[in-house]
Amino acid sequence: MVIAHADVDAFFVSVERRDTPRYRDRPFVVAAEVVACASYEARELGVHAGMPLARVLHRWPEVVVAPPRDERYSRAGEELFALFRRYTPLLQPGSMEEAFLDVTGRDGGDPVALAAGLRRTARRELGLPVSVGLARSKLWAKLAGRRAKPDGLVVIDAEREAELRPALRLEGLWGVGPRTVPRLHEAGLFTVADLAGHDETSLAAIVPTAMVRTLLAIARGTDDATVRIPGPRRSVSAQRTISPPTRTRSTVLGVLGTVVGLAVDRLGHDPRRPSRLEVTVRFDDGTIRTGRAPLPGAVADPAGIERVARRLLEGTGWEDDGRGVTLAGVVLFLAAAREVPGQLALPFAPGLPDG
DNA sequence: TCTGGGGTCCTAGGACCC
DNA sequence: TCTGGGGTCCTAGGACCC
Repeated sequence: MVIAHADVDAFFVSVERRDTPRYRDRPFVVAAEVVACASYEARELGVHAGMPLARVLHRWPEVVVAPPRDERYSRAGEELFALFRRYTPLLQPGSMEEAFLDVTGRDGGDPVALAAGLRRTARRELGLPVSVGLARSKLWAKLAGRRAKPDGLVVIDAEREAELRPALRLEGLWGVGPRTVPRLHEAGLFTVADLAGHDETSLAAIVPTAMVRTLLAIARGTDDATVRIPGPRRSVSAQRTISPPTRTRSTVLGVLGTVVGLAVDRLGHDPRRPSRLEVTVRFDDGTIRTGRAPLPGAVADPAGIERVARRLLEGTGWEDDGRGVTLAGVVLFLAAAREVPGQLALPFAPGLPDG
């Protein structure tokens, strides 16, 4: 099994620099009010994504700024994936600008040459720097890719993987997140080697069962090497934070209406009807409550969806105590592809639910 | 390190059916 | 009538990723 992780370095920055030479070779960020993407030169200064632009310019006036151009990035992403598909159809997107590629058997016995060719082609045809990590599994390809940045290629073969594995820090693992890391640390576990004395039972006392499996697989070297080709999207969503926290009914209902509208807009020209609705509220103590319900076949318009959303909102009991509301959001779940209207065998058969 | 927004997947528990 | 087991579906919540 040979997995490649391919990823454009500083994606937004690289697209802007391709189009505009004066953005090159200097600290540069793509930012609206906060930094969306910082060049490696800017990162050296201490700039990072999420930083308010005003603070950046106050401290480092030499930083050059360009506003984000989302359509440009989407198109660059599409071109990138078209390029990936020339190497293998077995690819699992991680985001607009990165993917895992299963290149097993497609590398002519030389995955390094394949990866180098991919990088060269991306540079020549798209003008973008793509870093590639090559390894046995997705985790290790991702780790190799991290080491490859910027603009490099790193291979971690089985031998090297076995050397590196014990010292791997748990907080650096792909798939081990911010909820799990503190629990592991509290239990005295910091590296993969620390997992050696543990099994399903002992780890289950520390983290949830799915995470137990993830951790043991990493420790045993049987972690996931399956590249999953995504089907059609399963959901669209929208959420908005509310600041300051509110207990005003009209405010909460107003935000709910807004996010329903945004989510419906996101459906775009998708021919599928949303089959379920989820409503989420977050309180000022960080607690989240959700409600979910089917959307009857008759409900397809924003007003109808909003009625169901209001009912689910009431069901969260948000008015029952003194807490303020800090976020409202909705998710529209889409029917599986086989339920797309027009693909039903008997669309007008009597007695069938109309959904 | 944090915030914010858009996604995916998994699990526990209960209901229901056979 | 009672018991048990298995499968499936639904809901609420949790965790992760970029």
